[in-house]
Amino acid sequence: MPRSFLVKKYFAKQKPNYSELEYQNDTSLETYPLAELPSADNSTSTCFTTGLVWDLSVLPALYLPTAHSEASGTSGPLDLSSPCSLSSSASSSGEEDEGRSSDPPSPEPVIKYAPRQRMKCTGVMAHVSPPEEEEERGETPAMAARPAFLCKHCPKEYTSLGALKMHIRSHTLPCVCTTCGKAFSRPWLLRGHIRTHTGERPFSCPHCNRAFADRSNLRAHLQTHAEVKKYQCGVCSRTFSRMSLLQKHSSSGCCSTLG
DNA sequence: CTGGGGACGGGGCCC
DNA sequence: CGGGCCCCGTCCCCA
Repeated sequence: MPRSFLVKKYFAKQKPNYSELEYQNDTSLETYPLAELPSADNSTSTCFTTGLVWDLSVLPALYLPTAHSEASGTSGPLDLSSPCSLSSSASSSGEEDEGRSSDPPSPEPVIKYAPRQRMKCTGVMAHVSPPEEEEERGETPAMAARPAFLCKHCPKEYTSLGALKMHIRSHTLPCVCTTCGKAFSRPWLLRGHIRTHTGERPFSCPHCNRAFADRSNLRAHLQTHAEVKKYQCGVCSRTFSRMSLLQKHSSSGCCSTLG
């Protein structure tokens, strides 16, 4: 199974009328099977048994926390968000999500434009850079020659129109929650948000009675059950369930010997 | 301060 | 090409 995570879920092939979903929210959502974890394909449970750990010591120096840049928002919380940086090293050790491990390694690091922040549509100025302007920005003709679809709301650019359109949704936020009015870029984000209103928690932990509305949160929770957690300190070998915890641990002094 | 949960965003992939 | 789904990751908050 090349992509185990592509298991059809409760909402699969449901009519994508999300506004209707919202109107029906409480009752219709209850019809979905609850506490059903796709553990059969062990896409998540394997993190239990695998010895996969992240080791900050093997990361480039820039990954090591320095001045807690995430608070300042200047450079963002480490560039670990780049999928190629960590995932590649992790998947090589036979990690949990074999599906993702099949992803081709990114040919080049993805440069983040801005620190991870809640991206809300704030009516930013439209800006489309003509080729000549790119040259003024110091971009080489070769760079400008490659297919580039520029977002008119922000400096981001994409190599495909589809990717750009999907990104633009993060500005237009077409999916609006009828309960609270909060807007989202994608329908499934709205669905996840609606769960916060309905209290639906389709993702349950197979090791305890906890359930979660968000699969990612369940994944993070599973780490708390793991004897060997995903992120390991290179100095004291202590493991942590989250990268942020490891970063805090490192910055708090354990790894101070590294410099 | 640490650990964990809640909520959310983005890119990639498949249909 | 768009919709839907997935994983990864982050931020915020609380015990």
